[in-house]
Amino acid sequence: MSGIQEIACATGLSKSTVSRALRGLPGVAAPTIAAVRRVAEEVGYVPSSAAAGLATGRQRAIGVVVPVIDRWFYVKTLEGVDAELRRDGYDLVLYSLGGGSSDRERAFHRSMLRRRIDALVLLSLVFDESEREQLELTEYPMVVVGGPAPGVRHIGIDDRGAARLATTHLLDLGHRDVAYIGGQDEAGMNVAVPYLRRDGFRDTMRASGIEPAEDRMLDGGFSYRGGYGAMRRLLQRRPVPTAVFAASDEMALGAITALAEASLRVPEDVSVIAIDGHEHGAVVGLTTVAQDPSEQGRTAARALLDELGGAQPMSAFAPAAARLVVRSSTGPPARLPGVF
Amino acid sequence: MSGIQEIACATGLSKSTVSRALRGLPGVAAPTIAAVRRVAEEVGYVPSSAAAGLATGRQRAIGVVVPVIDRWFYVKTLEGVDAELRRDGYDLVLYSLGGGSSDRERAFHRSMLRRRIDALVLLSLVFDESEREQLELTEYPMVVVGGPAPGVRHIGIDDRGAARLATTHLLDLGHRDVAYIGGQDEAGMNVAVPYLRRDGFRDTMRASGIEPAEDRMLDGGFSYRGGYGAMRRLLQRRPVPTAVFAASDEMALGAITALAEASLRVPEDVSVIAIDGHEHGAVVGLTTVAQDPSEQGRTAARALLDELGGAQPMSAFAPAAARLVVRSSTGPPARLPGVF
DNA sequence: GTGAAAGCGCTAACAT
DNA sequence: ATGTTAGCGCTTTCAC
Repeated sequence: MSGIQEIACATGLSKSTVSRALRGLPGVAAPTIAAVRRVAEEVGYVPSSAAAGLATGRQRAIGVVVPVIDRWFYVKTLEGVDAELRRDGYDLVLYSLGGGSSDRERAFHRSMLRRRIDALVLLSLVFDESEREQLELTEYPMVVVGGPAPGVRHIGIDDRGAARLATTHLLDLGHRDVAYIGGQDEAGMNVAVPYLRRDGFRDTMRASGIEPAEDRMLDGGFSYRGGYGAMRRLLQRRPVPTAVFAASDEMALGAITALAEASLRVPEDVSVIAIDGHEHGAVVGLTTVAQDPSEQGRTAARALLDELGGAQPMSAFAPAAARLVVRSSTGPPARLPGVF
Repeated sequence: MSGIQEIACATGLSKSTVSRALRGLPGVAAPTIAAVRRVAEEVGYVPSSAAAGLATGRQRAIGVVVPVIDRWFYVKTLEGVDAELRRDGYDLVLYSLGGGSSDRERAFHRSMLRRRIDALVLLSLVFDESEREQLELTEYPMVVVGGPAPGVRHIGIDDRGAARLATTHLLDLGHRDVAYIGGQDEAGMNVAVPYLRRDGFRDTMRASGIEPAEDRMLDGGFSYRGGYGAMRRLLQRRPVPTAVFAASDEMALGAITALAEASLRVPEDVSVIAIDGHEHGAVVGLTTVAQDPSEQGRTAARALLDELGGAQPMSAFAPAAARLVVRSSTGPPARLPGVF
């Protein structure tokens, strides 16, 4: 004998009363509640989420699907989701697709989630038609954070607008020769995001009458290493641009490292700007268009929690804020274009 | 009607046979299995982990407790745990203590885990007596990854030995004036780790007849920002040491940034070495004593999984490998001590 | 304010 | 090879 029954016996009450007392439901005498609590503590009672889940159909857990764990954006968003869930006593089940597309199919199969959760947060994922179908079949309330996904509500910044903000800042400072470091994240990140940021850059440049040259658009793979490599390639060609816009802070950090190694000063020789708001950026004074993935995670979790609580589902798109944070990595071009 | 029963009706079989067929148990005719599978697919059957869990007492999930998510070591370890769990079809429930000590107590209360999991991985945590007690009461098989914890088995590198390795490398190169950047992680990291690394450094120096001065031991808070700040403080005093040993790669990366900003060359002016094996370190050529937290995570998960499968519990301590990776951030002191 | 009883969807003996 | 039965620990009517 264990569980709620044990307390029932010990107190001489019935299972129902114990259950009610434990959950703080109305209609239980105060002294009864106290007695139940005391005994529960005494016998070391631990509720069974499985039993409760079976009985109610609610698991009090929500799932988070990530392409890989190992990225600033995912980690931060996860943190936000977690914080919000904790407030409501929900658990967080983490489903990582682990990069490779091999495991991926399995993860998306509807039966993989096994009704262990009540709702789903999808982080910056892009899925194909069959994956979407599987997801629909699960019938979980869900929301994606990070990039637009066809047919699913999402939360995220205006990526194109963020890129415009960054580019305009550079243009306003007087830069004309600016390179763009973008590319695709190799690990399942939403493909739309890189494109939107790139287009934001290109369109803004064009609107100023500047057509970005092919060799000013580099692939930095959305990683520190990629940004470093892209900058080194940039440094091998003359002229070196007076400014660099990296589509993510991590790439910008890599670029700054390459710049420092080449003894070029930021921003005197080359200005650097990016998008994200990575903590490391603040340390080196990186100017950036900062977003708050943690808050996006909280928003997503809150929306789902509210919906589970019976509230109206949120609308198809919840914009997240992104704002220009000017620090010391950007300044007016201090040298004539083409000095080196 | 739903679940297994629905398939039973549709096929004219009994629940047990369906259950057996679905789980691939022996003693079911091949055509029966096929029929069950087909119908299951047809009706979009999704197993209920709650029901299975209730019936078997196994949740097929394991919990991972982290102080905060937001750290290289935790993320990497989490990745390893996840990879191993996925192989066995186990789910991963993430419990983050969220830094602050306010929420912390709740997370550690035994009832917080609600029998949702079968075992527990504790990441680099240090807990007080009452927390340990709560954990013991849960009776979950558990293992900690990252630092020694009194009374709980653990997996981790020999921190003192790793520090010795790093220090010896510097000494062998001819360095005599070396600074140490360590400190405590503010967010619940195992306190023993910083101490062990520091002691490893100090003891190795002493063994070479060098007593590290008080002002050569800095606090870098185990963060990028902290390492950056510590290096800047170091640069304000003369002489600047010929080498710096940071207790973590993240701090070393911060230090290197500060060095680059001050136009000092690595390793010509100052050598830098650290411990961890962070990917960013490889990009800038950071010499380090690399560990593999992802593998530690896999090892932990495997041990738990095996134990759940009936195998003998692993021993009290499973050492993890750490090896010196010499890259370009260390070299012989190229200037006389005290030039600046 | 409290109790009795039915069931949530599955598994695991124990039959047949 | 398949069916029957009895729970797993909780919640939830419905009675009292």
